[in-house]
Amino acid sequence: MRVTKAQAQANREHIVETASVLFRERGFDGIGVADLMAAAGFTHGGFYKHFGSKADLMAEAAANSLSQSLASTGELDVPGFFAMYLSREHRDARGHGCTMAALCGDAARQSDELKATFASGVESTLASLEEKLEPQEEGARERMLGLLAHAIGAIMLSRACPDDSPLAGEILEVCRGQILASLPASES
Amino acid sequence: MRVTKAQAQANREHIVETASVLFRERGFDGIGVADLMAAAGFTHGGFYKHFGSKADLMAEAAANSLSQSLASTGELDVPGFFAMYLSREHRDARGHGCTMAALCGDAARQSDELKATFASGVESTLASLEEKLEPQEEGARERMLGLLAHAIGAIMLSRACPDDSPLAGEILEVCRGQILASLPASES
DNA sequence: TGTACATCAGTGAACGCGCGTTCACTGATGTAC
DNA sequence: TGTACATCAGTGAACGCGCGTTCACTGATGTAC
Repeated sequence: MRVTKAQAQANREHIVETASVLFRERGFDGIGVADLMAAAGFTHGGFYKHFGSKADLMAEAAANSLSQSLASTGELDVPGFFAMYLSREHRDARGHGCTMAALCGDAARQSDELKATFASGVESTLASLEEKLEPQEEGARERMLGLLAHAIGAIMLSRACPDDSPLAGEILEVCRGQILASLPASES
Repeated sequence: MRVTKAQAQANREHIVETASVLFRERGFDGIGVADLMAAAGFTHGGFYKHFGSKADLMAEAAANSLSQSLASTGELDVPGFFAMYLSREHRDARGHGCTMAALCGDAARQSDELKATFASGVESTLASLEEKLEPQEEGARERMLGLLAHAIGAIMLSRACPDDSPLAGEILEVCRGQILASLPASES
């Protein structure tokens, strides 16, 4: 059952896309090659026609979702970005949310290659946040790095608390308030 | 080869202790029952004489290490605590460091029971930090919650970057500086 | 205190299962003439 | 443009392996008398 080159490429991209969602939802060890291929609509045997190993796909899926979420926040200003980031919707949408928040615990135990992909994602995010700051300020990078760490810590802590527990909500709201208070009001 | 009741209790505690280190180092899925028992100096068969399941041990080991790290920071004041927390030594000592930072990514995917254990650990840490603040201030809990999220995010991001990469160091130093700057100077 | 028996912490083989990976095969696509 | 053959994306069975868990067994500890 050979398939057009274009179709094969599209299938490959669809697998990467599916993987990037499932890895974020369940972690790198939480979803296997067979289940992943099935979720993408294929049988597992074809996996190695596209990827050298599961680890290769992990790196590619992480790179994909790191750059993709960046693109999808292009129109937001800095306060808008953090308000969205620290929303319940984002916290509850692990599979479609920030890769750093979803996978940085897992990434810490992976190869330096995967970690390097991760670090590029952090750099890109920082660069994008700096660009959003209209009058370029002194120490913008440091400031954005601090807010990013704060926001990621808040989301991860909130997700580690029981669903709908008071503490999970409190963490999100308190940190959102603190971060937004440290920024000029959004003119949206 | 039966063993004294006291010895059996000591062995059980030793297993929990060993597990709490290995889970923090490798994640809940990163170490198996057999390897864990071997690391504690036993064969795997005896595991179920002490614990109902691996998940039970996960909860017990997490509870153990959450309360233990708290006890070991009893003498530090708030700036001292965060200076230690955001040190390279703490970042590199995953197995003997903060359980929240080591396992909150994993905890987010576990049962609500495990998450509840985690949330108690967060509450205890907050309470302990509030106590350290000498003149009880208004909004102390919110302030400490924010700093804790910031610090945890910083450690986790730093660990997800390649070892000894500039970014890994920068995250730690920038966030340490920000957190300490927001606190009265330590009189140590 | 001494004896006889029950208990049970720890051992190591075995279980079923799901994992990542390999492989022979299929048949439509791509290519050479 | 049409024909003949090579390529290779996708299939599904099979591989070895490590996992969590079970179990019959051992022999020192604990207990009853």
